[in-house]
Amino acid sequence: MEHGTGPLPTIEIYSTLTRTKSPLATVKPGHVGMYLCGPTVYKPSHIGHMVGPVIFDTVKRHLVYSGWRVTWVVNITDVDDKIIAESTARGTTMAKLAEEMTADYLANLHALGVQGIDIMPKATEHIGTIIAFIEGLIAKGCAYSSDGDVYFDVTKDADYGKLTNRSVAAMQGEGGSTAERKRSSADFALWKQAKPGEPAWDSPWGPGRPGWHIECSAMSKAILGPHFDIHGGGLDLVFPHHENEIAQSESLHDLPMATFWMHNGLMQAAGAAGKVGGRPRGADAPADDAAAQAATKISKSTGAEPFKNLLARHRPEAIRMLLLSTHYRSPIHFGEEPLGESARALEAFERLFARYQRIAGTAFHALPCRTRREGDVAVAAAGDEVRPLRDKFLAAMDDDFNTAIAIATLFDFVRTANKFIDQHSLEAKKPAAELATLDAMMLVMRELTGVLGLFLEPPRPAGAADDALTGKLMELIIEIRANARKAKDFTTADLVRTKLTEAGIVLEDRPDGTGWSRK
RNA sequence: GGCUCCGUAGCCAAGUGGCUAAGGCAGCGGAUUGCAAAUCCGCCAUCGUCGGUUCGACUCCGACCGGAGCCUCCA
Repeated sequence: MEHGTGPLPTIEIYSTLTRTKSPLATVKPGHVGMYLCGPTVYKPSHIGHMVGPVIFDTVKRHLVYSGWRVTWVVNITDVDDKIIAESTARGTTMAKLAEEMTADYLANLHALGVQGIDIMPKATEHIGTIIAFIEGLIAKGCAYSSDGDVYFDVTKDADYGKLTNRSVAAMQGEGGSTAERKRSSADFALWKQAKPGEPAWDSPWGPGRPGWHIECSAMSKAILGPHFDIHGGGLDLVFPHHENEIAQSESLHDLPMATFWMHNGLMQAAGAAGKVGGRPRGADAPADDAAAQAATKISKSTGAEPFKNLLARHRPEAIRMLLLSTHYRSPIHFGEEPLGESARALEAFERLFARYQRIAGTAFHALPCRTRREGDVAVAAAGDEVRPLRDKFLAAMDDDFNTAIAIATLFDFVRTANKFIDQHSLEAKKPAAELATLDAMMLVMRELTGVLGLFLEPPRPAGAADDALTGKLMELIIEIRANARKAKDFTTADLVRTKLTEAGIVLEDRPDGTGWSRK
């Protein structure tokens, strides 16, 4: 209401808590507070760490585009047992390791076009906030200190387990050496006493460090308030992490922590079996193909490769495309095959953009990107075929951010634009009215791809030479071949094309001339 | 064992109690092309199995089979 011109559109969001979709209604009118659980920075990030950020970046883009103000927080867990262990193993400090791995994480996000994060709080910068939060819980009788540790008392939380439908009785708990310090095995640590030599902060319970779950409760409260709109993370965080966050925050505030709990599906290594150390296919295994399709979650423990390495082989845009081509709650089959397919899909779009540039002289990426969804006049200029596609795209995004359908409509859009160019022979003649329509179409395309965060950067244009010499040579070759074709010497013309193809260069004879690109 | 979820064409992947079950890749036929490439047009699924509810289910319920995630660190 206070933002934009018209009423805000209705956006349905699925919440893990209610297991249903309901319309987005915010705590503060017109303003969305969004918190995503970020990484524990002790190793280079892998593809799994990128899923949430890309999805929530897209969520934010769509919300902002639709008229909301959005504050998006992603935390960095920079104090943790694993960081301590890893830094010790490497002979460095926890702080240095965390800094290094945070830089790696940020560089990866940047490559994928994740631009919308507003605040990235670090646990170590909020120790005071965390301690105050714990003190509050102790004062309310929900937590107790025990020999330098502090634990949350799950028996004091009547609805503990509501996110994952678990009962305290059915819980196993951590066990191990801390078991005897806890009153009940399902209790979890808010504060951990430091062992000698470990990084530590002073607290009312002695030197120590925060437990894992408490930082999110404390920092989300400090930045977004005790009750905010969207809390996200991977499905693997639902229990125990988010369950415990809810327990902490709601016990302290007597308010819902977040209205919507959004969880993204996990990365699966596609067709892992049959290739790398999969299940042996012995006599007991059915000989048919279906049995070979085992997919397993990609995680740190399975030794997923650093994302940086992946970027050396694949365009980030192809990765983003792949992540968005499946509904965010579904698992994503990840691997070289799907990535290659995604890259080819991307090229279909880019061929249209190049075609448009040849016709109109305007680079797609130079087009202004409309950032607000009201724009009926401009959209109408794109013609009667485009409007319903745009409506379908927006309806899909409004329905729990269905990027899979959104992308499908983008493919329809590509076909519509290509057909328009074909039908009016825009490459041969350039009638002003049709050119204006094409411009309007591409503006809509620019607008919608912007919502998904795709095609933010210009691709290397087809026919771009690595160096000036290659460019000159290609020009020469194409000219000589053109003369041969003119003289009906197709043997020579085809020989040139065949040899170039073998060398990895594709020629295209178009109505307006011959173009080349690398395969 | 407990708690979630999934099983749609050769592959990937949306979706709905009843109009023609999106889209992509691959394939096939056609237009276009000197031939290609690119582009366009057309073709290609009855929705894991078996029951039940319903006037009607792929969509709801149950059982079964198969797969995944969580219950321990994990985005």
